[in-house]
Amino acid sequence: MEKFYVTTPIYYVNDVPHIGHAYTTVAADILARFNRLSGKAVFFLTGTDEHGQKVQKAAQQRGLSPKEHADQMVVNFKNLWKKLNISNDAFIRTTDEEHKKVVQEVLMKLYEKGEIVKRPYRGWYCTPDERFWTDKEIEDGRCPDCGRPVEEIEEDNYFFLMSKYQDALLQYIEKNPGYILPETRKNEVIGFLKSNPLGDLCISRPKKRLSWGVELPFDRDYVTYVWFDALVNYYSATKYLAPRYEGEIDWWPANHHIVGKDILTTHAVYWSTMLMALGMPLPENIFAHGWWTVEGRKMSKSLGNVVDPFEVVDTYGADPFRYFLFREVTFGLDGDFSVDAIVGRINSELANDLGNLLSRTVSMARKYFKEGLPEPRQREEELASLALGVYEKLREHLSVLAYHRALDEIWSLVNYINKYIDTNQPWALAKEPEKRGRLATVLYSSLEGLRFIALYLYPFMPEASERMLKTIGVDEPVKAGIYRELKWGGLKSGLVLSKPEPLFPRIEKKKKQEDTEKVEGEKQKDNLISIDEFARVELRVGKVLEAERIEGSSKLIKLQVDVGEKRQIVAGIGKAYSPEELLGKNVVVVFNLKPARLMGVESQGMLLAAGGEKSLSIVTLEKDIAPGTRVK
RNA sequence: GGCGGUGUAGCUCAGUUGGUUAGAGCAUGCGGCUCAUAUCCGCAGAGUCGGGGGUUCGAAUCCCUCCACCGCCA
Repeated sequence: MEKFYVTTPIYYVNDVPHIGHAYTTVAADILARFNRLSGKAVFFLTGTDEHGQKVQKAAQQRGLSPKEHADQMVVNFKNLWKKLNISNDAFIRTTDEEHKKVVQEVLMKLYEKGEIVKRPYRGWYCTPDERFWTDKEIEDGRCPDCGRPVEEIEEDNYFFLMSKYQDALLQYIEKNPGYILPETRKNEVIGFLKSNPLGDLCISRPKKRLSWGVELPFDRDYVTYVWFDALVNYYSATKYLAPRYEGEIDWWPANHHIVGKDILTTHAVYWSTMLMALGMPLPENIFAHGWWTVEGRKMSKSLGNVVDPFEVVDTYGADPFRYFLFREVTFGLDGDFSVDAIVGRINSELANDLGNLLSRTVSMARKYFKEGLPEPRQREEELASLALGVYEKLREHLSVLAYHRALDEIWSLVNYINKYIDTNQPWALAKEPEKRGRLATVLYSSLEGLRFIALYLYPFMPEASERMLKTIGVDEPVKAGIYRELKWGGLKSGLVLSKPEPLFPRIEKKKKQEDTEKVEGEKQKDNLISIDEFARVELRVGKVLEAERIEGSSKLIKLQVDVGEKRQIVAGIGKAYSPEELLGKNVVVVFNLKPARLMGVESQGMLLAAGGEKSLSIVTLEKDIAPGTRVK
C-alpha cells in the first residue's frame, strides 16, 4: 500500500487560533482526505509546540506549571479542528514523553557523530525580554524590541554544525525543483544560501535561564532550543503516533510539510540540514503558503481585525469557509479575506451554480418520475468521460497543492451539467410522452454527474458532500479507496427521492449588509475616508522654538514647538536636518496624536515630513501663520 | 545595498518550449428559458499585455534600459 504522510507545523500553544492556523490545517486535511479516497495509507499529523521561554512565562503569570498551562491552551486548537472537520490521524504535543525521548535520541546520535559541539556563545542579552540579540540587531546598545539597555553575555552552548551542509543543501534544492514550493520561495532560499555563509545553529539553553524544555542527553545543565525540539516532531510522531495499516509502513520521509511563509527558512534550512546530518532522507516537499489580509488590511491585534475562525464557521459554516479559503486564492500567494468576497463565492458558486443545480435536478426527477427514476436509455459519452477524467486532473493539481485549480476542474463539471440541462430542456421533454426515455436519460445522467461532483468535493467539503449524496439517494458512505472504483452509471435506478433542502442557502443582501457594517465598524474596504474621519486628525501650525539631537541616535531630534501651547516632539529627521536649521521654522504638527516614548524621550505629537532617510523634507508653510492655527 | 519577483480588460488573475483575430471569473449591458435556492443558458463591450529600444518572417512571451510595486537577506 502506497503511503502518504502530510504535516502541518505544530502550533505554538500560547497562540489563540486564527485564520492562518485554520488555513494550513485545512490544506493538509484536503490532501489527507483526497489520498485516503485514492486508496493510500494516510498519516495526517498536526499538534502543538509547548516548550520555551514564552510558555514558561505565560504559565508563571497565571500561577500554573507550564504543563498545566499547555494542557489548558491546547484545547483551543483541538476544538477548532473539530469545528472545521479536520481528520488528523494524530495530535502531537512536544511534551509527550515519547517525543522527548526521540528528541534525545536524535541529539545523542548527532553528538556521537560529532555533529554537535560545545562552544562559547557571545551575544547581547535583554534581561527583561529574556532573549539574545546579535551585534547587528541591537540599536545603540539597546534592545530593538523594548529599547532597554542590553548586556553583553558570554556563555557556553551547544552548536549543531550546520555550516558544513551549505553546499550539499544548495545542490539538493537545485536538483529537486519540487522540494521547496512555490518557486518564488525556492528562489529566496537559494539566494539566501548563495549569498550568506551559513552559520552553525545554537541548539541549547542553559537551565539557569530556561528550564522548560527537553534536557540535553549529554549535558544535564542544558535544555534543547525550542526550534530543534519542535522540528523533530515530524519524525518522532512516526515512531509512536502513526496509524497502523496492514504490513509495515515506513512513514518517513513525509510527502508534504505545509508551512506558512514565515517559517520557511526554519524548515528549508534547519530541518533539512538536521536530516542530512542524521543521514536521513529529506521530505518530498516543503510548501510555504501565503498570508491572509482582512478587508485589505494586514491582520493585527492592534487593529483589532484578527479573524476568529470560530466566528467565521458560526456565520458561514465550516464547508463554505473551507471552500472559500482554497477557491479564492492560489495556494502560495497572499489573499484577502472580506465579507464581500466570501459572500460572493457562497452565493454565486455554492448556492447558484452547485446548490441550485442539485435542487433543480432532484426536483425534476421527483416531479416527472413519481414512481422512481428508470434506467437511462443510453450512456451520455461526453458527460461520462468528462466526469471520469476530472479525477486525474485533481490528482495532478493536488500533487502540487494547486487547490484552486482542482476546484476549477470540479466546477467545469458543475457548469457542464447546468448547460446540459439547459440544452436538453427536460421540462419540454416531459410534455411529450414519447420522449420519456430521453427524459429519463437526461435526468439520470445529471444526477450521476452530481454523484461524481459530490465525491470529488468530499476532500474540500466533507459534510456538504455527504448531504449531496444523501439527496440523490446514495446510501453508501464515502469510503477509503473509493476513487479507484469510479465508474459511470453507479447511481441506482428506480430511486424515489425526497424533497431537497437547499444545499447552501443564499446569503441575502440584508444580512450581507449587516455583516459588512459589523466588520467595517473600524475600517473601510477601499482606502477612502470621509471628511469626518479626516477631521479627527487635528493638524496645527507649529513654530520650532528649540531643537537638539538625542544622544545615541543619528535620526532623532528633540524639538520644543509652539503649537498654541508648548509641546515636546521627537522627530526622526536627523539625517536630513541639523537642529540649527530647524529653529524658527513653521511646521505642521499632528496635535492629537497619542503620546509615545522614543528612546526614552516623550513625544507629544508628530511632525509631518515626506521622503526617506536622506531625501527628506519636513512640511512647512509658505506664509507666516500664527502657531496653533488648525490646518485643514 | 545585494538577490529574487511582479506590472495583461473596471476588479482578481490565467497565458505552457515566441506562431493564427490576447483569455477566464466577477462586475456592467442585452437576449433566451421557466425545472430550480429571483436560480440557469447565450451574446456583447472594452486591454498600443508598465514606458522605451532591440533580436526575429513573427514577441505578452527572448535581450537591454528606465519607471512603479512586492518579497528575502537567519
